[in-house]
Amino acid sequence: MDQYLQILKDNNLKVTPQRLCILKYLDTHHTHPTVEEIYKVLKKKNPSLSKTTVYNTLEILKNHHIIHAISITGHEQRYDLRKEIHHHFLCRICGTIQDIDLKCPNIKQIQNLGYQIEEMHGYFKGLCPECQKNKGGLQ
Amino acid sequence: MDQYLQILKDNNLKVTPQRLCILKYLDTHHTHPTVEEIYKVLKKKNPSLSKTTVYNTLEILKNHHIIHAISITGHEQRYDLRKEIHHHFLCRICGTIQDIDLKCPNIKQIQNLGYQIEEMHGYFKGLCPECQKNKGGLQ
DNA sequence: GTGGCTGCAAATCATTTGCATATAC
DNA sequence: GTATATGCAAATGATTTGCAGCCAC
Repeated sequence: MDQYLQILKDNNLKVTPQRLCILKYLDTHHTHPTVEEIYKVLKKKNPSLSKTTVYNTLEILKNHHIIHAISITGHEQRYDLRKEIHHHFLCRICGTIQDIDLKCPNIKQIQNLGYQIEEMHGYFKGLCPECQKNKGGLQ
Repeated sequence: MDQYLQILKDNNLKVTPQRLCILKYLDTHHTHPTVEEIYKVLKKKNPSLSKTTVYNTLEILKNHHIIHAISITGHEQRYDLRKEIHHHFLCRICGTIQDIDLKCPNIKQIQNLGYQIEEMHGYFKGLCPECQKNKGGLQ
C-alpha cells in the first residue's frame, strides 16, 4: 500500500483510504474497468464508499496524469493506470479491452502540419486472437 | 438530391424526406455534427422532425456503412459521411474536429498477433495549427 | 482549526424504448 | 394493403451538481 501512498504524496494529494483502494484496484486489475465496476467491487470491503467519490477520485487522478480515461466503447469511460503510451483493442465477441503496443512512425507528418498533439488514442475493434481461434474451430 | 436518393436505393432502404435531408446535411457539412446539431438545424425547415428519427436514421446509415460514428469527445457520438479511412483531431481551444490523413505501416504487427481488425479509430487531441499560430502571436 | 474530501440526493444530458399514427412501395 | 418509418412521451444510464458533515494534515 506504501507505493500508492507515495503516488498521492508525490502529487500533493491528500491521502484517504478511498483514494488508496481505488489506486490499488487500478494497479492490480488491468481490465480497463468502468466507474460502476470499480464502485461495485470496492463497496464490498468499504460499504460506505459512494459512487461520487469514485468519480471525484478518478477525475483527480486523471488531472494529475496518474491514470488515463479511454472511451473506446462510446457510452462510458474506462480507466487505465499504465504509464507507457499504448493503444486499445475492443473485442466484439468477448467484450474485453486489450492493450495494443504499436508505434506509428508517421505521426511526425501531422506534427509537421502544425498540430500540437497532447493526447493520442488508437482504438481498434474486431475479434481478439482468442475469439478468432474459437470461431475458426466451429467452422 | 438524386445522389442521396440513389444511396438509399442502393442499400435497399426506404426513401423518406427525413433520410434524404439527414444524408444531405452530413454530405454538405463536414463538421462531425452531434445528433443535437443535426436535429436543431434540420428542424427549422422540417418542423415535424423528431430527434428519435435522427437517432434512428443515423443508426441505420451506420449499420449500412454509409456513415461512421466517432466518439472522440467521450460524451456524445458524432457523425461523418466520408468514405476513405481517416482519423480525427480534436482541438482543445476551438473545439473543432478535423480530419487527419495518416497511415500506420505497423498495423500488420497486430494483425500478425491474431487480431482481426474491423474498425480503427485514431483520436488525437491538442492544439490545431490555427490555434497554435494564434497562441504564438500572444507570447 | 480549516480546507478539502466524502457521500447522499437531486439534476442533467445523451440515448433508448414503447407505442400509436402515418407513409413508402 | 402491409410492413416499415415517424414522432411523441416516458424510461434509462452515465455523469454532474449542491450541499451538509467528516477527516487529513
